[in-house]
Amino acid sequence: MPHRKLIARLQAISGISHDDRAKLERMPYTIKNFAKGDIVARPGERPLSCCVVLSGFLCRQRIVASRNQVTSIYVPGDMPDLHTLHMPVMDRELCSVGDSTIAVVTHSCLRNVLAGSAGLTNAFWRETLIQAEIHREWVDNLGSREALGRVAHLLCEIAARLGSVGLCKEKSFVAPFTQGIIAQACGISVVHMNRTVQEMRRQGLLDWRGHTIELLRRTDLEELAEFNPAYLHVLNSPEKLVLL
Amino acid sequence: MPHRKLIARLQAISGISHDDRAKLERMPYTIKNFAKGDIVARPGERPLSCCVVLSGFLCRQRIVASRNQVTSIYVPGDMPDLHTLHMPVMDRELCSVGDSTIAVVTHSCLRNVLAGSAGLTNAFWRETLIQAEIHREWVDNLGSREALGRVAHLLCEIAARLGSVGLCKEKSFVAPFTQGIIAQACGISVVHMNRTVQEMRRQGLLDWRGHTIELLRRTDLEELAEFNPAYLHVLNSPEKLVLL
DNA sequence: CGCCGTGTTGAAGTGCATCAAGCCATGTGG
DNA sequence: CCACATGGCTTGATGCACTTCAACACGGCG
Repeated sequence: MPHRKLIARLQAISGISHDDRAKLERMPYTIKNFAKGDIVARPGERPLSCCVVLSGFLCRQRIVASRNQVTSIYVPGDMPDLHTLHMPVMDRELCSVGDSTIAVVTHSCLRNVLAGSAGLTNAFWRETLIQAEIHREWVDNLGSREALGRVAHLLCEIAARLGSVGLCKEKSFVAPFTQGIIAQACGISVVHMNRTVQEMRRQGLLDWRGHTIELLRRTDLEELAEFNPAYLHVLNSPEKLVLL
Repeated sequence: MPHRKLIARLQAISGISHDDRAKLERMPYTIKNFAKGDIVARPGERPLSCCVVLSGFLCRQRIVASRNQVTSIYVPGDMPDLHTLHMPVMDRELCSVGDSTIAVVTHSCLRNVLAGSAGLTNAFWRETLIQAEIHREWVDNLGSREALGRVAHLLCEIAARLGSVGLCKEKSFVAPFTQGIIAQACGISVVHMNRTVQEMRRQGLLDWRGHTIELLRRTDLEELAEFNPAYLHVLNSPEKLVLL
């Protein structure tokens, strides 16, 4: 199993043992590269492996009511299809947002390792629980906020998640997002997305040019978005000590 | 661990062994009753137990942008706070929709049993993955559909989930939902919810009087909602055989 | 009885979608 | 090197889905 970021995260989340860490590091994997728009997995497929995002971004998406809805965005260190270990069929399309690199680990190999370590099983289980927690935030976001707060919240979340793997210092990060993709994740049209971005610029909350996104006046932005990073700070939490 | 429905479901989902089944049945639990609106767990709490819904309905909710957003609805057989095993802090409020009964099992007891059975660990893990899958459907629903399709989809989902525990035959089920609660889950106002229900009645798709909800012309309804129960049919799927 | 929760209805306002067009940078082929 | 296509951003005009406010009807209940 590759990527120091994933291992570091599992460590932070669940405090895995030295032994387990070694097992992860010994896992065989293969690297795959994707270009913008490439499809990593299709709905209906039954993958025989899971992947870890090494660099770049993936998104999970599907056509709903003639609109492309993005249900998740995955950043380096994430395992977008970890659930296929237990639910064999891909529910939605997995797509590379810009260029990306992933590491692929076979199910059988993963199962072997997990069968031999309750600690790792729990660590991976927790990973999927954090994803569920993120989904609940998205439900709140789409159900209750209007465009400005919605976009602000999503950007805050992405910045926070990138921060925890060292890809966002302070307030700016690099990502190949288009306004269209963020619009599809926020459930609004591209046109209105554009107007919302302009409003955020006008208020001095955002600088987004090309592939660099900068969150300005971050506390104001987070207040506007009602963003509370607690749901992500299961990372680095002191709770890990009392867990098992 | 109580409730035949939960055990039957775990069995169907993951094909647990006779041994594991016995372990579940031997778990000690206590029963709690709640009335409409009672709060089962508060945000910020660190419960020392998990619960199983025995009868009635719970919902997970939170105030977002001055609106109460319902993020999940739990039916008999569900474990609304299973995630507290790994993520100690409740993120949102858990609330009884009508009258309800739950069984409470302590974390320590659950952990003991899970530590002794990889099969059960995987079965419970799968439960949380199904919840995540339901959350993704909600994201699609809130992000892409307008009111009519949204309400239709939610009602189809609830009927299907109730069906899998024998609480919905054919097309009608009993539930203490108000239009207001479904509105809060669908991210629309009560007024518009009411008009949407009337439109569904007008089209002969729905009969909802008091606590009895009847889905009429179900195939038309499911088509309108683009409802595909596959995401719930991990239940009773043949895939369980090739799983582990 | 009077109250309260739920459902229902109308009127007015708004956040957002949709359509349509134009802009700019980048890339590609003749 | 220009002609042209392409993808992303931007802008204006129009329409609609939905919200909000306000009022009323109905039944259950203390």
